[in-house]
Amino acid sequence: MLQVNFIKENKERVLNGLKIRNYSEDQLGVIDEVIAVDELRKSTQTELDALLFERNSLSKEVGALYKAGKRDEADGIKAKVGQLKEKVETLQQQLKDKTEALANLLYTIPNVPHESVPGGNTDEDNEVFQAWEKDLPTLTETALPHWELAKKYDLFDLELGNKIAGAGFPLYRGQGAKLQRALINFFLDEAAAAGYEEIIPPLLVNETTARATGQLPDKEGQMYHAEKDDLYLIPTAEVPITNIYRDVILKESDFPIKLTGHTPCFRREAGSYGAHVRGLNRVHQFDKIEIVQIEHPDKSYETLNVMLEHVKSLLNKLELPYRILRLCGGDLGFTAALTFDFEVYSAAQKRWLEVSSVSNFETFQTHRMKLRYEDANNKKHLAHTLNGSALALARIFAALLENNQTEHGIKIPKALQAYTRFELIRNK
RNA sequence: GGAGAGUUGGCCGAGUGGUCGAAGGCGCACGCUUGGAAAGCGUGUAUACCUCAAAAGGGUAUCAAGGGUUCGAAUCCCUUACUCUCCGCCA
Repeated sequence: MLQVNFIKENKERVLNGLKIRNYSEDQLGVIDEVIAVDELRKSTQTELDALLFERNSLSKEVGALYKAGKRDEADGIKAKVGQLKEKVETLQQQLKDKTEALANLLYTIPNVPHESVPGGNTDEDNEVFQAWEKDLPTLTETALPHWELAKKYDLFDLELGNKIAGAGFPLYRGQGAKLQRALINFFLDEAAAAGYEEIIPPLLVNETTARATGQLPDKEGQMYHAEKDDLYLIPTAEVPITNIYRDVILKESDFPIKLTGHTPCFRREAGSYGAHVRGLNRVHQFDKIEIVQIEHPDKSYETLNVMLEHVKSLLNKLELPYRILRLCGGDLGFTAALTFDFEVYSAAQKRWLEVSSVSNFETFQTHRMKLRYEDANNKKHLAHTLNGSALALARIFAALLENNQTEHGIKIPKALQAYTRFELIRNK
C-alpha cells in the first residue's frame, strides 16, 4: 500500500496514476479522503499524547508522595487522574478508529504506475514492447491443439483430474509427468546459475502473509481458503518467498537479495469460462518457478531489465517464439508499478499464451511488510521488491507440445533433453 | 489431541506494582591506545507515530498478541498464538 506521506507530497502524481488506471473523477476523491482522515488521526494522537503525558506525570507524583508518607496529597492526585480516564478511553478509541479507517482506505488504492505505463482499458491495449521478429511457426492442416495431443500421447488427463479434484486440476502422467519435472528442474537450475537461492516454502500461508504482498484484500476471491485453519493456498510462490523478509531491516550491502522457488500455484479463477480456458490454458493448479528480488530503490529498474533478460534466455533455450508486452494501466495488477508480460505463441491454437509476468512493485509491498534497509547515515528506507515467473509451466507445456509436434512425435528442445532423457514423445 | 514449563532489545540474560525503554554481558560502531593488530579503556548502539519549517529537543506507544485490574503494569488476572518437554497419533 502507498504511504500517506507519499500521497501528500506527490498528490498530482498519484492522481495521474489513478487516471492511467481509469479511475473516474468520483473515484479520485479517495485521495482527498485519505488526506482528511490522516489529519484527523494526527490531531487525535496529539490530543491523546498530551493527556497521557499528564496522566503519567501525575501517577509518578503519586508514587513519590506515598514514599514520602503524604497519603492525603497522593489520594487527591489519584482522584484527579481518575477523572482523566474516561477522556483517555474515548480518545484511544477514536485514534484506533481513525487509524483503521485510514488503513482501510489505503488498502483500496493501487500502486502508482511507472511513468512508462501506457493508458488503456484491457489487455488489447497493452504495448508490444518486444515483438517476435522471425516467422511464426506454421503447422500442417492436421496439427492438433495440446489437449488433443495429450490424449494421443497420454500426457495429461483432465477427466481424471476432474474425477479426483474437479475441473481445472490436471493430472499429468507418463512422459507428460516427466516433461513437467524436466521443466521444473531446468528452470531451477537456470535460476541457480543466475545467482538465485532456491527456497521451498510453505504452500499455505496465513492472513498476515497474504496481506503483506497484497493478495489480500485485493484478490480475496481468487485464493483458495482453508477456513478451518484460516490459511490460504498460495496463488504464487511470490507470497511466501517475499514474506521471508517481512519486518526485516537490511543493510545496503545485503542487496540484491535473489530468491527462487518452485511451487504449485492455486487459483480459483472465478468467472473464467469459454474456449480460451480449454486444456491447460487456464487451470486451478499449475506449477511455476518464481524469481524474486529485493533491491535498493536506485537499482530496481535496472534489476527489472536483468530479470527480463533471464526470462528471455529461458524462452530462447526452449526455442519458443515469444513477445513481450508492457501492460497498460487497465491491465496492470493492483500492486505493480510496471509489469512486462511474456507470451509464447501457441501454433495450433494460433494465439499468444501468457507464460510470465515480471513486475516491479517498488515500495508497495515493502510498506505493508515493513521491509526496510538502513543507509550509511542509519536512516531507514523502504526497499523495492520485484518478481517474475521463470516460468509458469502449464502453458509452456502446452506451447511445447503444439509447436514441436511432428508426424513421428513431439520433439523435445535440446536444452531440455538432459532433463527429460528422451528426445521425442512417441505414440505408445 | 492431552499434561506441564516457557516467550524480555541484534543475541544471552536480570528484573513480581512506581524512579524500567528496561541491569549486566556478548555483538556492533566510533574514539583513545598501538608500528599494525589483539587485549584494554571510553563513548554510543531499538522501532513506529505525534509535535517542530528542519535539525536539536519534547511527547506517546511497544518486554509474544489482544483484553482487564490499578492513580500507575515487563511485573497481577483473563484470552489467544507460538516454543520446549512428556504422552497420544503419524509420513
